Amino acid sequence: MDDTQLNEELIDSLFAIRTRVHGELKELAREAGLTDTQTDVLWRLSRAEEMTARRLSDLLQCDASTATSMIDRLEKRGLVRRVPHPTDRRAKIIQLTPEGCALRDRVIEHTTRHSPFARLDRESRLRLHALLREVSEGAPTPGRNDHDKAQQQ
Amino acid sequence: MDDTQLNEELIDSLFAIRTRVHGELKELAREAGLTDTQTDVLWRLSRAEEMTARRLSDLLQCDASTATSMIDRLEKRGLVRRVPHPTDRRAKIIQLTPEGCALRDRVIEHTTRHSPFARLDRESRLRLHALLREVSEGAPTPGRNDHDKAQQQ
DNA sequence: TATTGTTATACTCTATAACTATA
DNA sequence: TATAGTTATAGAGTATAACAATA
Repeated sequence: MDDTQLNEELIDSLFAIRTRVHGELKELAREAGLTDTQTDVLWRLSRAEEMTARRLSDLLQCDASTATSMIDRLEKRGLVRRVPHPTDRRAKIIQLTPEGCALRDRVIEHTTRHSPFARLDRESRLRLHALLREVSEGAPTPGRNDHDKAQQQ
Repeated sequence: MDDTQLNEELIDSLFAIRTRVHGELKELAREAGLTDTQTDVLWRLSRAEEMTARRLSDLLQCDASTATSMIDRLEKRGLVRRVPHPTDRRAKIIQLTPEGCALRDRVIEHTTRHSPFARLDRESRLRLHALLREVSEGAPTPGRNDHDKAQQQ
């Protein structure tokens, strides 16, 4: 197999995994009456102590205004609230409400029971995750730096 | 590590992979002035002889009306055209125009040159390829069944 | 009756540009 | 000056429901 052919197959694979993960998350979210993006937000809020809108848009790799829109919609549904940042008066902490927490728990519960990915062995998942990270960060060696930290959570 | 923790890691991985793959494809598409979804459509059109709207929505796991919208936009930009199906007068074949083909070629060319794939050695690329295939096909173990088939293309 | 595709509608996701308030 | 966040706007992606034409 030559290089061009290999690159074409990798594009194929990327689109395939895109569809697959999208479908997986869509189904995960549907059970909770959310979109996959909203579930993503909920999830990240539940994994961080102090999540600002800025940090959220960094994690989601989207524009700040997009984060505002998403938070607006979730707030309108009573799943999150904005509270003032203790030291920086420009910033706001985005918090899950009790309803938001309940929905987050439901997502976990549903995943535990029904996700086809849950049947994948742990080694494969972690290996894939690591490889994708390696590829998108362009650093196959394990040297950690500030940029890496920013890219992670 | 207990079960709940393992499933939470699964969700983490899913969202992380989603973000990475989305980012990769967005960048891939940007160079051609397209969205990642449009690039996906272009790509699949170039890989199939007879692509109907129905088949496209199956591959992309979206509603038929969504496929219509996407085809509309691409047609408006002169990248695809609708031609009548030779035997089924309900169906339409979606074809790449010469401009569409040119853009498709540009995506390949750009990927070959600038994609993070290029920074990986051949061994890593093959490993990534295999893993993506494995995951996108949904089962690390060789047991194939109807549900697996339905989940694929 | 079932399937292919479209239209109308409504919502979510998304970025750009211009803006306010604060650091 | 730089950063956190919002608003206005516009376009893309998405599904649902109702529909026409054809199988």
